[in-house]
Amino acid sequence: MGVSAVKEMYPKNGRVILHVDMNSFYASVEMAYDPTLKGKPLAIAGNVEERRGIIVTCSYEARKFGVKTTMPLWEAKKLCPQLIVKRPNFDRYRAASIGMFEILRKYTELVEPVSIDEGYMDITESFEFGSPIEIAGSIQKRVLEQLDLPCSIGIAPNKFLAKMASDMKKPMGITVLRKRDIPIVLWPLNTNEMHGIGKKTAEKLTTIGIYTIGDIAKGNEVQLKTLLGINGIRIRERANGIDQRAVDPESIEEFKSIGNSTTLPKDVSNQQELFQVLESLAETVSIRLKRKNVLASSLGITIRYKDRKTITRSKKLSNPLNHKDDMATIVKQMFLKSWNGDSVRLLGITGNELVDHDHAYKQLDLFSYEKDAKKEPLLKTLSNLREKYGKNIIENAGSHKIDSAHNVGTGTSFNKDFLRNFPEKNKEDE
DNA sequence: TCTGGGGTCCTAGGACCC
DNA sequence: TCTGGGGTCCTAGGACCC
Repeated sequence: MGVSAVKEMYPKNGRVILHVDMNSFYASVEMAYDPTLKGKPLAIAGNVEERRGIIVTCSYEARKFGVKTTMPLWEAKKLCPQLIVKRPNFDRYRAASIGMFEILRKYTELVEPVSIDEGYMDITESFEFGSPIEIAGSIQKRVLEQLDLPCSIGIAPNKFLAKMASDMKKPMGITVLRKRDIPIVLWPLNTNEMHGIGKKTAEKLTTIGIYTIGDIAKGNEVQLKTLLGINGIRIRERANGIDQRAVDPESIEEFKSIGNSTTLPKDVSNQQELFQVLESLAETVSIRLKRKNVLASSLGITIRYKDRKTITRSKKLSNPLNHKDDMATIVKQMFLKSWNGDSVRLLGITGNELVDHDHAYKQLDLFSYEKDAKKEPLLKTLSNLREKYGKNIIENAGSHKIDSAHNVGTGTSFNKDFLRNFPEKNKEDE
């Protein structure tokens, strides 16, 4: 199809968005790596040797037995005794993911990775590669031929519809979802099949007589807002096919928090043992913060007790930090303040409100110190500055929030960063 | 033998300020 | 003596997603 013909098919102001979603990604990568696994029920599970193991991903053959993601390993084995179980190998998945996104960027720079195995593309201007369906077909073929991996692709005028579309045919599907298809294709679906609606929200919606996406689309705005807040308005718009969010290639670089948590092999109530865990978590978080050249202005801890009751505590810091010892000292204090003495199942630490290390101090030097030093020569020493600004001197310096890839990404490569959603248990990676 | 680890976004109440 | 209204910051918890 010629460029002009393709252009005519799509209105001037309309966008063409693709959502590319890899099918049972980890399992498929293992099969590509070891083809003898193909056609067999395969599951990737964490903590295989321990009681906490859950299914992270499984092959379609395993799904036929009822094996599902997040299912405890023992339950999956009961359903499918011949299940082949492998531990995750994140280096392989990263490599495959990098290869996948490289292929997507052959068609446009407007590629937004959402996680290790899915991303959005804005191909509105990518006429030279053919029609949207031709582009999707070409992507799917290349990913299969070059990486031996299956994917499903949704084609739609916005992100939400593209995401819903990619979910409709698996594996290896290509689905077009136009605005005019919405009443027939989208509206009959149950609310919990909508991206952004989980179990709780679906339950809430039933209390006002809403069961399908169509019910949401036609629902009363005031009622939805009262029930779900701003999200009520949003899901109603989406259900009507409205979603203005742009495809943003840089969003993956904008870190808001960096954390590490661990479910302990057994429940622990010994304070020294728990302190050791906190120290090790602090070390991991410290390494990751430093790798991104950022400081945390706020620290959070998570404690999950034996009965799974979970509490979180967070503390704003007067001095942003990323050193493991400072972090460990603070989180231990926070832990002692909140811990009720019961057996602990999980501990976690998170660094929040990240600020760029260089920028934080540059701002202090240029805007606070030098300016004041010129105007008022007496304000030359830090103690004088402190007198003037109080303890806020560092807070002010560090208050610049990270807002673009430009000041976050220095020294880090894309292929490491976009995998942030996934556990990095293997220390050699650090 | 129950249920991981990485995140994002939103809400709500209290403190505090003007 | 009884009393505002707006705004921001901080904290805790919850819902959701991959």
